[in-house]
Parts: sequence; structure tokens; C-alpha cells
Amino acid sequence: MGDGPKNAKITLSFPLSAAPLPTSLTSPNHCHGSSSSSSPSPHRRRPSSKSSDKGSLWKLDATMDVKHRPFKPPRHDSSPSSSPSSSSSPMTVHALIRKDIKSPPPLKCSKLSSETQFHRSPPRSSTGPFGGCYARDGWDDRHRAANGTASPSQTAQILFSLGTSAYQRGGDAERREKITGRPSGKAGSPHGPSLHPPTLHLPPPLPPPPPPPSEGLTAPPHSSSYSPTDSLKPELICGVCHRLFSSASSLTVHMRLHRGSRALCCRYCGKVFIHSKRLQSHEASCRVPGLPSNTRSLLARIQGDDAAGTEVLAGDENHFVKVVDGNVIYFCSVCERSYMTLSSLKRHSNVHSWRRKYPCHYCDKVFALAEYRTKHEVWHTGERRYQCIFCWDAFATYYNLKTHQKTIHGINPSLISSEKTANGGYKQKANALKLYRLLPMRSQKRPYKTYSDSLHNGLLLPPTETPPLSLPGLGCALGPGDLQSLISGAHPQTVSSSVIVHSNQVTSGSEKSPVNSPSPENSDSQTVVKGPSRPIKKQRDSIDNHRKRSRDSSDTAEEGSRGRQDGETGRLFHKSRKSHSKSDISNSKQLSASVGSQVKEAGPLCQITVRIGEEAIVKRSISETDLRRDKSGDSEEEEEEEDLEVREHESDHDTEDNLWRPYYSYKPKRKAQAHLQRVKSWQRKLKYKRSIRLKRRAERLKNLSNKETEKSQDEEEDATTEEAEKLPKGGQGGLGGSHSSPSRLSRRALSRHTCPQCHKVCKTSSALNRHIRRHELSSSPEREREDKDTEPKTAETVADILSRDLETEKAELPSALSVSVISYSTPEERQGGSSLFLHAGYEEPPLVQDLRVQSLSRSPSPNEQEENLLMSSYPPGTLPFGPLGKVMVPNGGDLAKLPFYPDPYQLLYGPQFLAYPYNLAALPVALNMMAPGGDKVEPLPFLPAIFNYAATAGPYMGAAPHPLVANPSLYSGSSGSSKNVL
DNA sequence: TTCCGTCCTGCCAATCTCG
DNA sequence: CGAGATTGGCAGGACGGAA
Repeated sequence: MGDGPKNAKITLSFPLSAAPLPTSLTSPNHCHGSSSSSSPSPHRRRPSSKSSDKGSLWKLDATMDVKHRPFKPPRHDSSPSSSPSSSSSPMTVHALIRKDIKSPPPLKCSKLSSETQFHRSPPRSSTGPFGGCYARDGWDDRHRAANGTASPSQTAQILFSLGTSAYQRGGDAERREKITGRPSGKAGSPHGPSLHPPTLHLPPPLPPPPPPPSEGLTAPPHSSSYSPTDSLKPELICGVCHRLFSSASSLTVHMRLHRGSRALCCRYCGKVFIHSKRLQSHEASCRVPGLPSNTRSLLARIQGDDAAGTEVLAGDENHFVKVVDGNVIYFCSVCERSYMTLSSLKRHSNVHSWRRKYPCHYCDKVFALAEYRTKHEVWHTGERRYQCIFCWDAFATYYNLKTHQKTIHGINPSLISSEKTANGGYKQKANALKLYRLLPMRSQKRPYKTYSDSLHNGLLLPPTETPPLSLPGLGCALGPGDLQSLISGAHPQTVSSSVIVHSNQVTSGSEKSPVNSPSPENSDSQTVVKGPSRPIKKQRDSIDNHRKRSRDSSDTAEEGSRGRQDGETGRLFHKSRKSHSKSDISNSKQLSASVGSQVKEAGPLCQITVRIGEEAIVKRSISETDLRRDKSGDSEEEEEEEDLEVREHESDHDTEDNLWRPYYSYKPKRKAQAHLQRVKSWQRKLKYKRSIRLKRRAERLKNLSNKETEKSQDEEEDATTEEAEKLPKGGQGGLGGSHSSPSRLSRRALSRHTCPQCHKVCKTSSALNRHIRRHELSSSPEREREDKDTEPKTAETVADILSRDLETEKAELPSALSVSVISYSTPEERQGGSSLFLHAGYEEPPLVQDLRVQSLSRSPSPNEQEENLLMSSYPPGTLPFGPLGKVMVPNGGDLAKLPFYPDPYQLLYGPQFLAYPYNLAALPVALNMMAPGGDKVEPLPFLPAIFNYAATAGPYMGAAPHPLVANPSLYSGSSGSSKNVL
């Protein structure tokens, strides 16, 4: 356990003298009153320094100290605040003090505090019209309000307002109270959120407790010790020795005396002293058993702020719990972030502790969160899981999908996007409609680590005993010190980066060789992971499972190194990739095998036939597995079957895998020109391979009957080729063993671009410009108004689009996309053809049991044809499958779990046209979510209100099934009036 | 300006541990 | 066996670096 981040706090305390006090500090107006304008969400949103004094030094300081992003461990390096020489903090301190004394902590001024201290807390947005609307029930109620009867716009407003007001205004005391635990009655008290000491110090590393800011300056303004200053100009008090000065300059000079002196920090609360005796006496009285030092200090500060209405519960060394009005808030003891859930906090805590490390299996990055790695690895695998339901194109990231749908299909995903919670989390909209499919992960899901696992493999060692970090790429164990140096942007003592990059990997492949000779630790860990030392599992944890887990790309560094081991000596990145790719394929085989076995049992949910003109007809079976949440239990049979398939995974890749393999595109990422040159030789090799592959494909086109077999071959080839193709980008470092990121890291900015407002340092001018723009936006008084206007505009847009499309539709009908989706809840239904389907075609009626995508407006590209051919290999037959009806139950149904293919509502009327370009407004009708005829359009029970068809509460608000559903005869088989046909 | 990788956090499901 | 803990995936926006 290293020394805490002493210097961080010290730095913040003393630099004060480095700069003259901002004149604004003395101005009573440096901050808005609590009742003044709302402030932007402190979280995520650009801190909106909307106050009139936005340009004030004091504010500048505030922003200097805290970036808009409250906590960015990995970027400490670039953060001015992390710089030991930072002089911003002191000013901040003064500002806070002054604010503390002069006025209630106005939100605007509390940016510092809100971000540093409780920024995580729910409230993140600026004060909205709903300022006190949550008072009654707290967050849950807020969410309910947002999800429940509130209209979309209301919801948006609510959401927007959720985060804005907290901490920010005295008028929002109630909300603030919930968040910060401060009693509302103290809105005007000096104990504003901004007063929290956290604003004065950086996230201390691990224990020992971070030295809080210097005694005076850093002491919580609310603390009694500070009361004497009420009548004094706070900025004229030395925070270290409490001496008073008649002028700021005098104080500045005085502070220099403290500079350089090594502050003494209380081991328990982090309080800083300049006299050792004082420290000793303080520590003697400070130590209180039961709570971790960090926690204690935090508690002291927080409780000091407003003990009333809050109850602090004991936590552990990593966190403490605070109950505010019945709402439990978890605080990280290190960085003081607040979390609504313990799991979130614990997940976050690893950023500090690096108790676990998640190395990328393809490069040498190590992540603090498994998810980071997972997302990162997608880059390596090229897996595309986000599939557009309109064109079936798959994308690697949600962002890409969204962009695609916006640009190609004219859909604004924001209309259907899920809601973000005030605390930055995600909460699915009750009526959310997914316009995409999330395909199952190609690689098998990683097994949950057992506690024992972690202990055994040495990854759970506490930071203090941080074992030499096994750096897969380095092939050697690094000591803590090395680790620090490797943590990108990490403050040497805070170790809060959430990603570690082994920059030295980038240089050359030869350096990577060590990878191949795994460190002893790696070996050990590997052994551990694979087997014997693993704790005894339940019986059901059969050897098969063990094997499976061992195979699985693991979460541990060992496993990562193992993956690289595959790549073995001197192997270049692409080889490593290839190796992985193989394992990946194996994994996919496993999965597909398992899927296949499921399909064998249950059969596909439905089949899809994609017809592109007359040139290609592709059929695809959609398994229920990726649509349903509750998969069938793991029967022994399944396990055995899976095991068998696993054993044969190297040779059986065809039949089972075919079911879903085509979902994934192995298109390589675009290569940079330079990279292309680099891999010229590689391309030459590829050329040859490609020619062969093309020949084979051509043959396949002629011989569809053999496509099953050939597809597997193609897959293999693709895998190989694509790996190579990806090499340029992923393998640029690949030659050195890393992907592009390392290369990015290796490029050091030639110059630094510092934000004049917050002193943030950006590496590029564009980044700086963007950053500054955020400042401007956030400071613009129009910002909020604009934000508020967004929702109505959106609604208008939908309406406009709808009307416009209605006009254009007639002329463009031929280009309509014909889509029919038919799903069955039961085999009987399948027989009968009951279904929900979307049919926007104009041709023959959709084939029952098929989904057809007919686009006559364009011919498929060769690649599409190829893909389609692959898909066409899917078994055409209909197979049994389980019911999904439960998902669709209007009453009590969980809309959040609504699959893309909603339940097999009966087809109440005929296929609907979905005009191209598709528009969201038309979708409900096309999806049969809307009653096509009648005087007024009514949504079917599951129609999300977001389409503006129904301003009333959605069907899932406890309403009875829609009449159309209850009594389909109402429509008497009408195919829908032209009125509603788009 | 755009693309892309990373970060973040509420929510949830799957899994594991423990009594 | 069930309750609670742990783990990790997902959503979707924020952000910054690089092209």
C-alpha cells in the first residue's frame, strides 16, 4: 500500500499562493444566487456555467480543478488538476470558502463540488421546471414519473431536470437533500454541496487515506473549526496555519512559506497538518474503529454538511453507504463518487484498486472493467452484433448502427432511445421499441468468475500486495512501480486509470516475443484458471464446464496471456489474431452448437426469407435463443450434447454454426493508407488467397446445393483472410503486438492545447475547439431553452416526416421495402399462420412462416449476394419453438423485455406498406401496431406512445388489451385502408 | 467534421457462495 | 434450497484523439 496521493491534495492546497486571488472572489456576485438560473447538469453534460460571471477567474478555477467529466481516472495525466503544480485548487478553495460564507451554495458555483463530490448522484441536469417534483418519493418515483404516464416530452423534461437541479440551487433543496443528504432547510446554509472538501482534493488513491486539503483551506467549510472565519474574508486565512492576513497578497506570500514543506497527513481522515505534534494529537483522537479512514473522513465531511436527514452506514474500506430519505447511496471512499447501486460502486472500485485486470486478448491493453475489454475486443474481432432491422446490415457498435439508421433510413434513434437516468445510468424506456437486433455474441460469454478463482489466480490481491502485474504483451512481471508507469495517464499514486497500455508493445514484433514465453505468473495463473486449483464446484460444474471455461476467453490476465501464447513465439499480431480467431471460431462453434442444440429442440422462432429481386433468396432461421430472455435450463442432455460438439468443434463447423454465423460480418476495418503500405507484402499474399476464394465462391453460386459445406470453407477462409486484412489497422501495432490504440498512444501530441477557460489540455486543436464549444454551449443561457425545445421539435419532425412521406409515398411506392415478419407463439399458430408481421411490400402477400425483405429498388452487391447465399443455406423448414407470449402480456408485461419481434399478435389486417425512406412514424402501422382503418387511428396495445399516435398512456400502463386485439373481428380481415397505408 | 475507442453508470440476468 | 452477493452485459451518451 503505497502512500496516498498526498501530493495531490497538498498541491491543491498550496498552489493558492501561486496566483493572485481572482478579483471575482471578492465580488459577492461571483456566483449566482441559489435562486438564479438553473445550471446545467454537472454530470456528463458540459458544466454550464451559465452564470453571468462565467468568465470569472473563480469559475475558471473551478473548472480547472474539475473537468466536466467528474472522474476520469485514466486521464489524470492530462488533467491539470492532477498536476502537482496545479494552482487551480487553491483558488477554488477560496472561492468555495467565500461562497460558503457569503451565500448559499449556488449551483453554478458548485460545479466544482457537484462534480467532484456528488456528481454521480442522480441529479445531473440543470434545474428544470420540475424542480421539486420528486420530493415525495425520491428517485424511484422520479423514474416512475418518467416512465409512466408522462408523455415523451414530459419524460424528457423530467429526465433533463433530474440531474440539473441537484446541488445546484437552494430552491431545489429537497432534491439536493435526496442526493447529497443535505437537508433542504439548509439551502441557504453554508453547507452547500460546493462546500464539500472533495472539491479541494483529487481522488486520493488507495489508503492511506488521502490527505484532505490543508487544514484551513481544505477543511470543510461547514466544519465548526471554520466558523470563526464567517466574519472574515475567507481568502485571507491561511488554510495551513489559520493565520489571518489583511490582504490577499499577504496571504499569497505567506502561503509560499508552506510551499515545499511536506504536509503531514492524518492517516485516518486525511487531514493535513504542518506540525507533527498536532497531527499526532489529531490522529489519536481521530482514529475511530469501524470505518475505514477514507470513509471516516468522508463521513466527517458529509455529515458535517448535513447530518440531518441522512444516515451514514458503515461501509468497508472501499465505500460507505449513506441513506438519504430512504434512498441508499453508495460512495466510493477513494473518489467519493456516488452510486445508486452497490454493484455499480463495486464495479467502479476496481478502477482504483485494480484488484482485477482484464487484458485484451488481442493486444496488450488491460482494462479495469470487463466490459471495457469486451467492447474493446470487438474492435479486434470485427464482430458486428448490431443489426438494423430495415436492411439487416450489421454494425460493430451501437453508435454505428445509430448513425446508419439516421443517415440511411432517416430514423432518429433518439426517438426510441432509452432513457438515461439522472445519475448517468441507463434505463430502458417503458415503451422503447428497438429498431435493431442485437445479435448474440460471437464469442462465448465469459463465465462468471468465482471468488475463489480470483483469489487463486492472484488477481484479487489487494492493491497493497499488488502482485507483479502480468503484462501479457511484456511477458514479464512488473512491479507496482512499473505498473504505475504503465498506467496511462494515471496519477502515480492514484492508480485510477481504467486501462493500461503497454506502450512498448508498439515498437516491434520482436519485443513481443516475451509474450510467448509467459511469465511464471502467467503460467501459474493459467494453471489455476484451467483447473485444479479452482475451487470445488458443484457437481453440475462438470468437467465439461471446466473445459468450457478454460476454453473460454477468460477474464484474467492469465487467460489473456494464454491467448497470446497461442500466438506464441515471435508470432506477429496477425498470427495472434488468427489464433484467436480460431478460438473465436471455436467459441462461436460452441455457441452455435449450443444454439443449434436448442434449435434442435425448440426450432427457430421464425424464418426469414430475403429476396433481392430474383437474384437471391436467402432464408434464415431465427432462433429463439437470442430473442428470449429466459433460456431453457441447462439440461444434462444439453450439456452433454454441447460437450460433444465442443469436442468436435474443430471439425463440425458447419451445420450448427450456420444458423447464425452469417449474422456476423468479417469485413475488415478500413485500413489507413500508411498501414496499407506497411502490409503490402501481406496484401500480396492475400491477393492470391482472395483469387482462390473468389473462384470458389463463383462455383458456389453455381452450386447452391453444396453451399452448406462450402460455406464452412468460406468461413474459414474469410476468417483467415479477414484477420490478415485487419492486420493493417489492428496489426499495425500488431507487428508489435498491439492494435491501433497503442499506436495512437504512441503518437504523442506535438503540442498541447490548453483550454483558456478551464485549462484543460487537449492533444489536438480540434479537440480543444470542441471542448471550447462545449464551454460555450454550456454557458449559453439559450442552452436550456434549446434543450427543452428539442422534444417538441422532435415531435414535429415526426409529424412532418409522416406527412411528407405520405405525399412522397405514392410516387415512391415501387421502392418500398417489403418486409414481413411472422412469428408464432405455438406450433399451432404456425400452422395457422397467426402472426405479427410487417409487410411493406407491394408484391405478393408474404409467405407465411417467412420474413421477406424484398427490395427491388436496388440490386445486391456481390458481397450482399454472397452473404445472402450464405444465409440461404439456413434450413428452410419450420421448426417448433417455444411461446413468447409472456413477453407481450400487456398487463404486467415487461416492456423492457420486449424483443424485437414482439409477440405473435394476431395479424389483424393485411400487410402495410412501409415507405422508403422509412420513417419512424410509419413503422407502427407497418408493424401492425396501428389499426389501419377507422376514423381515428389507435395504437395497438403494445404501441409505444413515442410515435405520437397515442398521447395517452401506453397499453402497458395497466390498460386492458386493445379492442382490436381483444376482438379481431372488428377488422374483419381488412387489409388496412389505404388511409393508413404509407 | 467525422469516425472511433474509451468511459460511465443504472439496470438486469446469470452465476456463485453461503447459511 | 433459497437468499444474497458477485459478475458482467447492455444502453446510450459523453468525451477526446486521430484522420
